[in-house]
Amino acid sequence: MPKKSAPGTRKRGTPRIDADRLAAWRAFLELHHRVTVALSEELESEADLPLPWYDVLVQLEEAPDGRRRMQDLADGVLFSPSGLTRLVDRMERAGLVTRTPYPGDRRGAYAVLTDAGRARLKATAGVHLRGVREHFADRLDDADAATLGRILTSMLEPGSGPPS
Amino acid sequence: MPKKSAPGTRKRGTPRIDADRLAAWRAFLELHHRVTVALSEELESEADLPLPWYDVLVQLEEAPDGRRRMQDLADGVLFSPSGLTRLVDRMERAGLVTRTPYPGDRRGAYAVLTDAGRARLKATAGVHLRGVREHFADRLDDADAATLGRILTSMLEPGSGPPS
DNA sequence: CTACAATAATTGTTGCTGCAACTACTGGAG
DNA sequence: CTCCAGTAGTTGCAGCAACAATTATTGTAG
Repeated sequence: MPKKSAPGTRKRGTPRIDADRLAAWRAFLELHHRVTVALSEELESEADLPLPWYDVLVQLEEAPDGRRRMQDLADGVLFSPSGLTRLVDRMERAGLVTRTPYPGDRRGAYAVLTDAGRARLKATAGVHLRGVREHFADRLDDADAATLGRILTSMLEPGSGPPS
Repeated sequence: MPKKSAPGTRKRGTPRIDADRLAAWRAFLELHHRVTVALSEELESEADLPLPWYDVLVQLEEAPDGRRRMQDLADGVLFSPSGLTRLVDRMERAGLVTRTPYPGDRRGAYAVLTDAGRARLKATAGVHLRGVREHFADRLDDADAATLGRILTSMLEPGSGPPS
């Protein structure tokens, strides 16, 4: 087995990615696609709820008083501000959330979970959680779950990566 | 520390996901979002090429004769058939690919990489690969890269998960 | 107090995406 | 040979997303 590039000695600026990392990258993309498509389909067909709606419900459920600033919520569900405005519009029409003013800054608004929204979340959480387990969590043994969590979390840290 | 559920003895059907797996799941989503957004923005701003276009170019470049059936290509770039039709339409208008008939089955069509397409890929691959390294690959040390690849790949296998 | 840059949210516009329906073609059953 | 279910690809349609511009509000500098 000829060594292609000794670990840690790859020339700076060379746009090459070794086999391990490329395999990890491709598997990462493939897995994400498969899981999110499956979760989305299952939630929609079995609970008649679009996945982004579910994400909003969860974010609000977890927040104190079941309410969150539009902006924060956009960050939480990985949406653009405009996208969130429309999403909340639809959910408000469906009675799952309400907008209430943010005290102390009349520009701001809270999205607030309604009782109907809370009930809807309760009714659909099972479907989603089963999906997450089936397509993701249960495919990990305990050791791998811990390891995967550690690695992915470390990759999210700002300082992650080589000193450059 | 009270044990919530001894590993491997969680009751069947309980829709609960332990902390490690939940953390891994959330980090997985967050990382995917960050990386894909960053890659997409960089490729678009620095190379003026939408990420899906790049994916098509790569798939074709890697295929024998730089050609691939529409259907296969759709699978490769994780697109629906109709989405791929439109995508190839646009790329064909831009001169990066052509359609040629599939010999032996007049329903079928190849998408074929043009010289311009090959050149465009060559010109833009650096930007993309740098991004993949910066936002993903270089955040892994060698051991973690191998481990991550192993775990993610195993999760893609059909038989993955509990015997159930 | 007034002007004005910055911020929160929304709206106008445009483009992309998928589902379902459709066309064209294939290959096997009768 | 003819029929017809199945397949490859495309198109009609509708929904969803982001970007840029807009509105309303804030707080800071002069």
